[in-house]
Amino acid sequence: MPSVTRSVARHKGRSSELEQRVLSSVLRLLADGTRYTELPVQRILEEAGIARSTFYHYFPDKAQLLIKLAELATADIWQSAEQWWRSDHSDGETGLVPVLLTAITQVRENRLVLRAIREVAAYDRTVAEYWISRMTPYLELSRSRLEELRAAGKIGEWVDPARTAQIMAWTMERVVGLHHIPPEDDERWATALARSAWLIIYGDAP
Amino acid sequence: MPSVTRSVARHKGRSSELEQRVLSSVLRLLADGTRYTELPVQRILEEAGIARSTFYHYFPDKAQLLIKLAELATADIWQSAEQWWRSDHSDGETGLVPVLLTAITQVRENRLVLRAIREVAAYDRTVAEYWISRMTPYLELSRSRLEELRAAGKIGEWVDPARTAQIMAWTMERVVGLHHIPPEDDERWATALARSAWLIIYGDAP
DNA sequence: CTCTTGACCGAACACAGTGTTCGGTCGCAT
DNA sequence: ATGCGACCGAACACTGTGTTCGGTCAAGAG
Repeated sequence: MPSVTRSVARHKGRSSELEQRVLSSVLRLLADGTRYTELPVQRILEEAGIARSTFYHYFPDKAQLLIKLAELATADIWQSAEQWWRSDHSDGETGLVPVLLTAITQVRENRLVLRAIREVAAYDRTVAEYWISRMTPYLELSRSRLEELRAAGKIGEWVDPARTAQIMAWTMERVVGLHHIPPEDDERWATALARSAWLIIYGDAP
Repeated sequence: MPSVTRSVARHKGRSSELEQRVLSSVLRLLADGTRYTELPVQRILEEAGIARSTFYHYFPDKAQLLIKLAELATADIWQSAEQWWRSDHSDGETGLVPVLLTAITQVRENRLVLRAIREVAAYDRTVAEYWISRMTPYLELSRSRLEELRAAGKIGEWVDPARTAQIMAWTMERVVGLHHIPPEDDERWATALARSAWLIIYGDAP
């Protein structure tokens, strides 16, 4: 007997049906290129068919709604890059191309939310802080790997691990997030980015 | 008789003294890390010591004020960046590195405005359009120089001029736009950026 | 069947920010 | 002395955010 126990979902299950409705409404509204900033709460309410007070019962404010959205969209976005950092890089620059290709594809899949989070992070301190904290584990990983590589003499001593890790990460964030990279150019971009990343790390290796 | 003809500057000279006062007031207000978005016109008025109506007489809106600011800041940047791209890349690293460092210094000196323009361009279509149009000629210059260098065999044949130009430009834009870079680390950042830029161009030169 | 509870509604409100309007002041040139 | 243009300053319209609070409705408990 499938004990579905339907009505138990009354605001208990970690994410009520109504909350879900709001999230997908926002996605729908962002789809036509509307900026998150220029999207009034009122529009979201209409689209989701809920009352203002209900909205603010579920989300403390508009920013938190966006963060919730980002949390879901970026769950495994760094995975393939992290894996590369942990590897021994024996396949050289070539090994980086598929990593970048994956990143480009994944960013495209979540482009609406990523665009919005980057947009709001640019001026809202709360969202900015969230976004950086989301980025930090990745930054930490690449920094520590650069330090190891440097200690092992595998890369040039002029590499500044902390700064270099950030330059690389934010470059990818910026460039991969460029609006309107036509899919047919993915390969070229992945190659160009892989080359840049590789040279920033190994370009002046002994 | 020194015919100073003072009052001729009465709103005729391309940039009245008062307009200048507004511009520098904004810079002063941005200096402590305040986002342009969270800077009320009221604060600008107080800082510049002018009336609201006067402000709107000089600037159609807050966005145009920012654009004006960016116009001036980027003029300096483009100049030193162009100097970098046009300088003779044949006599090796010694003559070139100082020029690169100068260009990066120029970018960093204008970081307040760059941050602001980047911030607002993220959500305001007018500013976004301006920013892209401002960036395009520069991207074009970089691209064509990379092409020449490649044709002349001075840089690696794996360089993709169009994409590499963009990667370099957006990297600078992104990294300079980061908030919370402790001032005491400035030097390290400049060095790390210069190294990255250099390697992206010359890292795999023949 | 009545009573309670909690999810949701909806209208009003306080507040902050942008850009407009318009009458008024002041200095300067004719 | 008069007119003009730069500037002031207060009021206003408008848009958007987040809060408040009384009210509806359905479901479950006694």
